[in-house]
Amino acid sequence: MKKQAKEVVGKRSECPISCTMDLVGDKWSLLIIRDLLYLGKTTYNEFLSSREGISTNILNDRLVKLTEVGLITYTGTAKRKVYELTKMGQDLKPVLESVARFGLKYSTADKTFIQHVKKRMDL
Amino acid sequence: MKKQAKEVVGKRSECPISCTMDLVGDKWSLLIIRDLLYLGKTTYNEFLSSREGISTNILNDRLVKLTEVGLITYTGTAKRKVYELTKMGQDLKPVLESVARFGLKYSTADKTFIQHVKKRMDL
DNA sequence: CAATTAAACTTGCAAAATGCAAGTTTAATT
DNA sequence: AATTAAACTTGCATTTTGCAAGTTTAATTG
Repeated sequence: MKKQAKEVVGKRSECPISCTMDLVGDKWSLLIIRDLLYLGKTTYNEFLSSREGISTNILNDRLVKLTEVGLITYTGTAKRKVYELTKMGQDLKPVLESVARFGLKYSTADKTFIQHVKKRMDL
Repeated sequence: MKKQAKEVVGKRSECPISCTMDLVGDKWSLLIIRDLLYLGKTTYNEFLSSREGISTNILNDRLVKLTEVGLITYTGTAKRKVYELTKMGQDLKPVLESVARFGLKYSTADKTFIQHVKKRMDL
C-alpha cells in the first residue's frame, strides 16, 4: 500500500489553525523554514550551524518530517543533500513574515540582527 | 526585586522568529489565543471544551505562562477567571490569520468548519 | 586506488514535556 | 451548613527533546 502525503501527526481537529500547528507547531520546524527562506541555508550542516543550536537527531527528524509532509524536498547526492522549499513550503512565507513582525515589535532582539532581518524580509 | 515581563523560556537567539516561537511555539498556546480571538471563549472550562482536547494540567500551565509573558490577562473572581487578550496578544492576530490561510489552503479540513472560520476571520 | 575527510545520519541515555485519570480546593448557590 | 462546579493539583506512564558519542558512506587526496 503506497503511502501518500502522509499525516505525520494525527490531526487533533479540523481547524485550519490546529492543522497547521500539527505540521509546524514545534520549536524547530519554522526555524528550518526560516533558514531556507531568508538565510540562504540549504544543507544539513548549514542548518546545524544556526545560532539556536539544534541537535543532530532533532534536525534529522525534522528534515525527514518536513519532507514527508511536503514542505521541503532535496536534490543532490546522499552525501550532500541540498534542500529547498516546495510550493507548499514557500506558502509559509506570510506566516514567517507575520511572526517576524510580531517578534520585532515585542522582542528585545539585538538591533544589528533586526536590521539584517528587516532587509532580508522587506519589513 | 520585582520581576518584569519575564522571559519564560530562555531565548535561544535574538532572531525575532525564534523569539516568537519561544513564546508560542508549542502545540497549544496559539489554540488558546485562537479561542480568545475568534471563538468567544474566555474561561478555563471553555478552553477545556475545545475540540482538540487539551488536558487540564497543560491548560493550566499555558494560562499561567501566557499570563506571565503578557499575552493574556484575566479579571473576575478566582472562582471564575475571565481571560482576555492584552494588546500584545491581540497583535498576534496577523499571525493567526496567516496560519489559518495556510491551513485552509492545504488542510483537508471539513467544509462546514472552514465556512465558519472564514466567516469569523474575514478570509 | 587505498587512506582520509567530512557530511549525513544513528544510538543510547538522561532530562523535560505531555497525556491521562483521579484527585483537592474554594467560591458561589441552594 | 451542604452542595455544586469551576479552577487547579498530583502522580505516574508515555513521548519528546537534549546531549554526547558514535557509525556510515560518498567524495577528496595523496
